[in-house]
Amino acid sequence: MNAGRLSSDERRNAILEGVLPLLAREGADRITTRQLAEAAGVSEALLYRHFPSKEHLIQALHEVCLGTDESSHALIRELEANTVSLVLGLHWLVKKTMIGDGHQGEVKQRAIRRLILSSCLEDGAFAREFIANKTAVVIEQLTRALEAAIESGDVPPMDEPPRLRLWLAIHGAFGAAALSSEPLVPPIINYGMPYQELLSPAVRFALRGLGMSDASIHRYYNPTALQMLEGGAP
Amino acid sequence: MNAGRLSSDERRNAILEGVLPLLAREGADRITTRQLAEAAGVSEALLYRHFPSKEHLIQALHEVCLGTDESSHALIRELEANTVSLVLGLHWLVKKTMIGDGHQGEVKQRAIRRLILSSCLEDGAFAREFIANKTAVVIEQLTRALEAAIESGDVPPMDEPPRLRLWLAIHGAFGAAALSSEPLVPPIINYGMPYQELLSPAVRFALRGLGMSDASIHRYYNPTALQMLEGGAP
DNA sequence: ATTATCTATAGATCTATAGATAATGC
DNA sequence: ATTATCTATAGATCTATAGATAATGC
Repeated sequence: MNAGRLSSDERRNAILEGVLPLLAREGADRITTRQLAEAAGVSEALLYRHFPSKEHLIQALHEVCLGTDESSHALIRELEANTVSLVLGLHWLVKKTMIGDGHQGEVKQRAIRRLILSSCLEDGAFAREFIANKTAVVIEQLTRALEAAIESGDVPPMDEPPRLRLWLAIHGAFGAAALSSEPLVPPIINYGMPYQELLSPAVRFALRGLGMSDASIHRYYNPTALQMLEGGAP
Repeated sequence: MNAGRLSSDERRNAILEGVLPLLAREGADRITTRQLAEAAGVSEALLYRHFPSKEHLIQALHEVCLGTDESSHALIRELEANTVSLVLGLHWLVKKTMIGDGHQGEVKQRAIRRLILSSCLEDGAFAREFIANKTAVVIEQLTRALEAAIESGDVPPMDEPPRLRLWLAIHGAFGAAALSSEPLVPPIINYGMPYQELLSPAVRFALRGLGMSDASIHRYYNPTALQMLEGGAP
């Protein structure tokens, strides 16, 4: 277990990167400093040169997971307030919540999903911060779009305010992710189809929940086209 | 720390009962045998007389949480297959998922929610069993009711099969519970209203997601009446 | 006599640090 | 000379057990 010699900064980053996969598949509590050291390919002592305590190291990982991700968010922030944007943005957010968006590392996204869930079982700090910094921004954007859709007549007005409807929409995606995004065998719920294929039914369900008619959904929502737009040629 | 003397069976049950609140607010991993003993009001050694290991004790708690709850389930099982039952049953299931049904102890229900969530982060065993034994049974019943509602014209047919629509409906409730059923301060998401008041908007959202028109929802879904039916006079 | 319970402690493991060693850059 | 890294280990804590003590029921 000799790791070669790196500069302080390089090593710090190498540790965080090397350790992230561990966090993606194990709760912070279960992880031992021994495992962390092994995953990072260094001695336990060296971890403590770079982080004052295990807790600080985990906190640094949290910050990695809260860190930038602007590329895809930027796209969303530029959406105009209309029905097309609503559908596009909701698809994007549901996909990101259920599966991930493919723009950042797979490992990082799995770590994020774990952290949000386990945070909900503890003090909620990570979930609160992630949702405030990332999700809520998109929800605001989509609220604008939903309001426009209501104005234009594509979605009827209702008792529930638009913002609340959007939170409810995203709860579905979050619930699906909590129950099934970890690759458990056998899966917790048998949907009669692979988890990935749940995406477009889930989006349609959410659009109906928002109040959109089936006819409008049919007109505005084309998952296949969206997938191609994202560059995912099959 | 002297607990008086009970028969073996009584003590075993007393331990399980005394320890449940701990499980309801702390993950099994974080709980130590010392804490378990303290919560049960006995010595650590005595725990090991009744359970071969900490893991066995936790497993016994799981079984307590998976245990009977027939009173309210029986009600659901007798529902006929029609639109009224669909609405009633969905309200019941969403409420039970988001808040609990008040028929079993508050503590037990909080423990169950925790166990399902943390199970999703581990091997999924508890979640799988709970959902198979409890939730899936109700989903089947509701699937029958949704099929009838489609037949009767209250809900249009769609690409998504009825059973899948119902799973998607329940995901929303589960996501809400995961994010907000623990009384975290400040809450993870600010809905602009207390969590409890989310119930009827969430049910209406789910009904729309199933495909029910707003007019039908207005006709069939009356949360206030349901609340009174459940005996919850304010 | 049997069974419930406790005190005390062994043994394992986990976090964290002290002190030695090796590589780098001036 | 400074900085990165390791080995070895202290100290705390956690699970589990051995052995002693006290209450119960025949």
